[in-house]
This record gives sequence, C-alpha cells and structure tokens, in this order.
Amino acid sequence: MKQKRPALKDIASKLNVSITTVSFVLNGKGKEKKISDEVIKKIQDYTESINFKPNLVAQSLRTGKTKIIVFMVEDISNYFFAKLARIIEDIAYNKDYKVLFCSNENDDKRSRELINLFYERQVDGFIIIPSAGIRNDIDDLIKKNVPVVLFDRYFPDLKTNYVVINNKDAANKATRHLIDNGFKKIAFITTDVKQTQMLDRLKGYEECVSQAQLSSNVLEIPFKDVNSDKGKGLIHSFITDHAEYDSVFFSTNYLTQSGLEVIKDYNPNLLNELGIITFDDNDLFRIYTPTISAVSQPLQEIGEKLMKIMLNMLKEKDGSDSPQEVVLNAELIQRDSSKDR
Amino acid sequence: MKQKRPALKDIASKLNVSITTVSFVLNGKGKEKKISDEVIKKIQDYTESINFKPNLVAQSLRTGKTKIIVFMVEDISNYFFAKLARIIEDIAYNKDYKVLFCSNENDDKRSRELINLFYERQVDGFIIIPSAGIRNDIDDLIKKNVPVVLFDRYFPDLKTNYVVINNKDAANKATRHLIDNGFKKIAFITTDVKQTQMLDRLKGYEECVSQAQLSSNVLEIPFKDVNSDKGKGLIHSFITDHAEYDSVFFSTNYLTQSGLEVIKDYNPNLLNELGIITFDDNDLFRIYTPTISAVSQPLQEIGEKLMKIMLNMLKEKDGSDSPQEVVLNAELIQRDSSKDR
DNA sequence: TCGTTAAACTAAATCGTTTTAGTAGATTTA
DNA sequence: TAAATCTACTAAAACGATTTAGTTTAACGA
Repeated sequence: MKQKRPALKDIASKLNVSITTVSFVLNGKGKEKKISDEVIKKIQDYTESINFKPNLVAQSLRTGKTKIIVFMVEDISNYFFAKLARIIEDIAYNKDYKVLFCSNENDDKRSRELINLFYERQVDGFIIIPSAGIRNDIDDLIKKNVPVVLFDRYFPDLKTNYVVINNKDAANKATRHLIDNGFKKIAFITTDVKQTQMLDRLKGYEECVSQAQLSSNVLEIPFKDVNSDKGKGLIHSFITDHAEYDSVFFSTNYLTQSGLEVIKDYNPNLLNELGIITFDDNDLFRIYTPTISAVSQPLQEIGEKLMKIMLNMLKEKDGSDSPQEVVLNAELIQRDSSKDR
Repeated sequence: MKQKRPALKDIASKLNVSITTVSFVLNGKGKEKKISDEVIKKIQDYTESINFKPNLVAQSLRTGKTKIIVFMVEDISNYFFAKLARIIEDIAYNKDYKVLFCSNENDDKRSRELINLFYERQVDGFIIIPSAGIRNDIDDLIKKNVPVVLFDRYFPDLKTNYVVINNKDAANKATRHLIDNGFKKIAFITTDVKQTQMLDRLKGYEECVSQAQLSSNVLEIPFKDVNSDKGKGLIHSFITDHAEYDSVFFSTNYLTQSGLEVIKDYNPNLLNELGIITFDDNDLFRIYTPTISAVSQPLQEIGEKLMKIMLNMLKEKDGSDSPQEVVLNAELIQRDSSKDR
C-alpha cells in the first residue's frame, strides 16, 4: 500500500490556505510576500511535523534546473579519476549540487550516448574528459548554452573552458630527472591515443632526450589492449628485446601497473636496477619496493578549479564570459625508483 | 541566446496533429492506437530530422519514474567500491537505468542526508552500504515502498534485501591458512566499527585461533583514524611492542595499505618475514613484493546479484515479495606473503 | 468622505509529458 | 435504414511545483 507523498496541494487544503501561500513560505519568501507571521508559523509547524519534502522533479520541471552536474571520466574505478570524483563531489555537495559520475571508456559512442542521455535529463552542467571524437558534440552542448568544462585534455581548435596540467613540461622535467640521475637509455611507454595530454607528454620526453643527445625509444600500446594480456605481452617483448634500456618512463598510471607486473614476472631484480618513473601518482607507489617516482597531478587544485568555473557558469544569467583555459603544474615526486643505483 | 528546446507541443503544431498523436507515435504506440502509417511516418521523419529528445524531467513527473538508481558506499574512491560501481553501472546501463554514486563516509548524518535528498529526487531505488545508525531510515524507505538492497553489511533485526559474503567463514579460512603455513602468533588488525561485516571477520579469526589453541591478538583502530597518521602510529606501536608476532591479518584493504607502509618504514625486511594476509583484494597486492595473499570478494557476482534483486523489485507492481538474503562466498587467494618462510 | 495604498492573501497559467475519455465520420451489420 | 462498430484521431486532466497578476479588506491621507 504505497501511500502517496503529500504535495503542496494537500498541505494547502489541510491548513485552509492556498498553494501559493504554502509555496512562498516554504521558499522562505513569506516575509517578502507579506504573509502574516501567524500563517507562516502554521505552515512551518505543519510541514515540519509531517517532514514534508517538496518533489524535486516537479520543481525541476518548473524551474528548468536540476541541481545536478555530470562528471564524466574514462573509468571511474581508476585511482586518479576516483580521487578526483570525491573532491568534486564534496565541493558540489556544499553548494547544494549533486554529481552524477559516469565512465565513457574513452569511447566516442559511449560518450555521445551519455551526453545525450544526461542532456535529456536536464542536468545543469557537464565536467568531461572528452574522448577523441566528440569535439562536435561538445560544441553542440556549448551552442545550446549548457555549461561545460573539459579537463585532462581538450580540443585545441575549440573554444571551451578547460583545466589541464602542463603535460609537456612535466614530462620534460621527469625525463631530465632520469638523465640527471645518470640514466642514458630511456624508454617511453605510452598509448596510441592521439589526444593532447598524451601527445604533450610524448613531446616533453622527446624534446628532452633529443636535447641531451640521447636516443628516443617509444612503445605505443593500443588503447584497447592497455590492461589486457596483449598489452602486457607488448611491454614484455619491448623490454626483453632491448636489454640495453636502463630506465622506463610510463605515460600513465594504468600502464605502470601493467609494466610493474611484467617486469616483476620477467626478472624481479630488474625492479631495483631499472630507473622507473610514471605519470600519475598512486598510493601504491609510495609503499612499493622500490618506491616509484611519479609525476603527481594536483588533484585538489584541479577539482577546485573545475568546480569554480562550473559554479560560476551556473550562476551567470547568460554564460557569455570568454572560456577559461587553466593550465596547472604537476609535481615531480622523487622516490627510490629513479635514483642512481 | 538560449533557444528553447522543442516540446511535443511544437512538433504537434508544426505538423498539424495533436500532442497526443505525437506522444503515441514517439512511444511506439502508433499502430496500437490506430494512427495511420502516413502520420506515423510524418512524425518520425520530422522528429528525427530535428533530433528531438523528450524532456525526461517532465516524463518523470508524469510517470513517477526517474530510471535512476542510487549506489551509496563508504568511499567511491576506494578500490573495492569503485570496481563494484563500474560493474553496477554497466548492468544498469544495459537495462536503461542510470546510477548515481555517492559516498557516505560510513557516517550516519551524511547517509541520512543523501537518502533524503535522493528520495526527494524520486530515484527509483537504492543500493546501500549502510552506516551503523541508519537502521530506521532504511526501514522508513522500505515502508514507503521504495526498493532497497543493502550490501557488505546488514541489520540482523531488519527484514531487508541484502547481499553479503560469508565473512566469518572467509576469516576463518584465512586464519587457518596462516596456521597451516606454520604461523603461530597471528595478529588481527581491524577497525572499531561494530557492524556485521567486521564483527563476523573478527569472530572468524577468534574462533580459529582459539580452536588451534593459539592466542588472540587484536588491534582495533578507531574508524576515523584509519587512514591518518594516528592510525599508522597505532599499527606501528602494536607491531613494535609485540616483536613476537609472526603474522598479521588485516580486516580490510585500507588498513592493509596503511599497514604495509608502516611495516616498510619500520623494517623493510619484515615484509618478507612476517606472514601477511588481508581482506579485499587489490591489483596492487598482485604486484607487490612480496605478493600479498588476500580474501577476494566476488565483485562480479555481488554486482550481478544486487542488480538482479533491484531490477526485479523495479519490475514488480507491489514489491511484496519476501526479502532476499544472499550470502556469497569469498575466495582465498594464496600468494607469497602467507607462505612459510 | 472618497480615492489611494498597503497588507494578506489566492486563482490560474505554466513547465512538458502521459493517458483517459472522448468525437467525427466511415463502414458494417441485421 | 437505423444501430452498432471501426478508424483515426483529439481535448483536456493530471503529475507537483513556481510565479504572475489579481482580489479583498482595512487603513490612511487630504
């Protein structure tokens, strides 16, 4: 026996006032709208006593606002994204917004479906890690005046809000750090993803080795194989075929995880001989043996910037401000794996 | 210039038909409602051409369904929950449901707020890891006929759907495994949380050591300190004060992470001497040195069961089926850290 | 004393759907 | 030929809020 939730109507008839009056009082406009203290109190007391909660769906329909923000990443179960999700969620929560998380697998079709789906649900804004082929979908959203902020990567030819880190610079510093510690044959293991974040990291590495007149040694793993045995196989042959490499720079944390597994299987001693450095820190790297040096993205700062831009757009009447392009700096955390040994 | 999204009304007037007709056609009821093929085609062609999407908020208001399920866990950035979230999300996605993730920090106040908030938003169902004190809130939801499934833990005195693992049995097996491998002074490090999952794990450990006529050595870390330096300090003194312990059983994965860090800091060699086993597997444990033995919860199975129960309730007219109580078995994954050394 | 203003409300439109209960006209039945 | 049945639609209520544009009564000013 599902008893119906009370609506304004029910309260109004119960208390012999109009729906309007109830609505005004519940929205704190009682004074402003000259409702008498007596009536205000009557309504407040009663709604509290029955623990009345307005129907937010109806509210959304009427106001056009849902107070929901979508946070779309590659894979919400990945450490980096999950941590960031928590930060975003907390900020949103304080501002009375809810966050819908979803994973697009860096796949265009899925990204597109998710965007449409949430657009239909009238979400108020999108924070998105875009997959490579959805430039136009993002553009459409912006044209429809929906608040959008990209992060981690962006489309150079599209004017949008975005928050990224200085990938090239960070990769450069990490490579330089290896060189400074005496490593000479540095391998760079990355994915075949052709998006800004990866291209910039590659560029940072290549510029640095070339400047130091060292050779460039790059392995590109197809994105779809990144966590599979196939991917691990590729890393394995790359390393075993080139016994001369004295160090490895992984371009992203899920590659590092596979990489460590492969190295450990192949030759555990190598873990202590090879110089290792990775993009994206992880709690694991701090307690691994050896501890793994990492380029750490400023999660808190990224989250705060993203939400600041988003909340700002949500406040504006016409979001006609020029897009914000934020580039933050990552920090190189030096641990044992990149020490000269 | 935000141009308004088209509504049924606009389509209807554009094509000189009624709103009703458009609605019928878009819902695939054209044939059933005897709309002529000609009109059906006209409407379909037009709505496709302008890529019309109905307003789901309005739809929800009318139908009372939002097609949204809430998935509430302690901390969405925790490996175990994040993995499960992905599984749930995928299943839901295929059934045309969306999932809202949120973290309650195992805190009653926050849990309560989240439940209310989503209830107001008319979500169709809740999948919840309950914090200790929200028994009555859960009960209220159920009384209001809202589909609810608990997991990981439950309230023994409340008839609800739940999916858990056999914690006592799993802890028992893990302890036995250590004993079988020659460990005699086994420490159990857990939290002070007094909920079924933790109590059962403790019970499993205690029964096993007592049966083997070994001593029981338990450290309870206050939940709020679990990931802080204070928690690490407690672990540190527990271990250093008791040099006689030859093995440690961690009751949950975030404790293990802190524990490994402490042990490594204190005396790296200990990592290879101490027997170590943990509840909740993690990719990290497979590649750690030593590899860490773990009680692995059947994530896929848990996710499937949860969604099966949930989807079933969502289908029913009156959810008057008796609650499902599912207890799954966890798997002990033996790795190097629990080998006799 | 009459017009004006303020106080304290309320009726009804609106948001964009779904769905029930029609209707008008053509065709069939008896 | 009148009643019944179909076909192909449509009007309008309903979901539960917000908000505009009133209305009524009392008080005030000149």
